[in-house]
Amino acid sequence: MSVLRADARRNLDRILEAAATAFAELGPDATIDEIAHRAGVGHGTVCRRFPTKDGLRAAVLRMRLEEILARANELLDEPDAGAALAEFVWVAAESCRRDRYLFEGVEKCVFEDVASVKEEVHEIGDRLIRRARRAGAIRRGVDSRDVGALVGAAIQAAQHAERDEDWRRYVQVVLDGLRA
Amino acid sequence: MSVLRADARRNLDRILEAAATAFAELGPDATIDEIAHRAGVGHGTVCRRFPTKDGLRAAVLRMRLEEILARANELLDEPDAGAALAEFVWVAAESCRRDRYLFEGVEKCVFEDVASVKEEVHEIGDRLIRRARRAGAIRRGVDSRDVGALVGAAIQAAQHAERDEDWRRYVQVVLDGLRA
DNA sequence: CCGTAACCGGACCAACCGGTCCGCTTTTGC
DNA sequence: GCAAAAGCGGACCGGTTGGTCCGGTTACGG
Repeated sequence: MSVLRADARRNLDRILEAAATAFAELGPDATIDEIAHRAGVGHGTVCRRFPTKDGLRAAVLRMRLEEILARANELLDEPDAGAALAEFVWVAAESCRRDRYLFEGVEKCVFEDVASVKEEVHEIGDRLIRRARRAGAIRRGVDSRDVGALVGAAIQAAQHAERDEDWRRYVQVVLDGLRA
Repeated sequence: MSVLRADARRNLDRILEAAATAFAELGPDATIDEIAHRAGVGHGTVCRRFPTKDGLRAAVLRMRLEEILARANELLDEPDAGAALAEFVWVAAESCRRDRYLFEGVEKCVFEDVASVKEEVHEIGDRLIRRARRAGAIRRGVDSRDVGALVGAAIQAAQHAERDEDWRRYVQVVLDGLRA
């Protein structure tokens, strides 16, 4: 069990990606059958790999969070601290926008391994914020959680907006509001 | 059918109130059984009064909207136009906060009689806004929909906030932002 | 090339849920 | 009081969905 057979590994990847898009499009109640169909795989294969649906949801959330985390880690090396923070916000916002379920799902997920990755993201986020503050690019008194809430609010507000690209304007407003 | 029998009327009220709290606590997927149980009524009674679950959802939304509408109408007589508008925002925000499902539900509801009440609320809201603007208590270029989106965003942002009263701070920020 | 272990997937199961129906009870008008 | 009309609610139905299982298939080491 330590290493997956080649076909099993391939199917696992396809299931994760299919589940991610299905949850994004249809919400967290997308059926296992739908996910299996999108992955080009049988119902049973999904259920064997993820014994419970909540586990599958958690795995998808974790995957997306880890993508954000990887990008955030890269941004720690960006020389312009203010630009790095802005880019981080854009990356996170874009993820939340793409996967509508992401923001809400991460908040209410009770799985330990998702919560821990969330903490890591907040940690890196805080480091980006402190760096930007030292560079004088951001006001005092805000932490990673405030930024998260604000960005989440902007996305949610844009959810029912007239034009679909409004969310970029809203995020920009938040970013402007963060400046010193 | 013109007038309900006394017990039927009583049960109807209890069903509506039970459905409202159930949807608020458990989301729009609260089961009919749960609602019937809370109302102290049989499964069948709920289904007869509301032949479809969507109809029940719509009835709850309409009820809440009409409460807001009634309060808004009263506020048209409030002498201080600025205070009236602020109070209107607080009432609406408090409703959305109490019934988490309200804001999102009203937006995506397709029932005509819900949409029409929503329009009425927006209409009164716009009148309150115009009155406040004439009194110089609010900036130009915002209408009822903007205010709705902003308040909704504030509520959503506060949904997962640390302290439960954070939403009041957020709404206050929005109100401050609306001033001239 | 072959045997075996891992894997696949569709048939199956059980739980749940929205909606219907009908025998029984309560209200109401007289 | 009484009969009829209105209402009630639990048993039931059909469809959906998450999860299991096992016969057949595929990949991998020797």
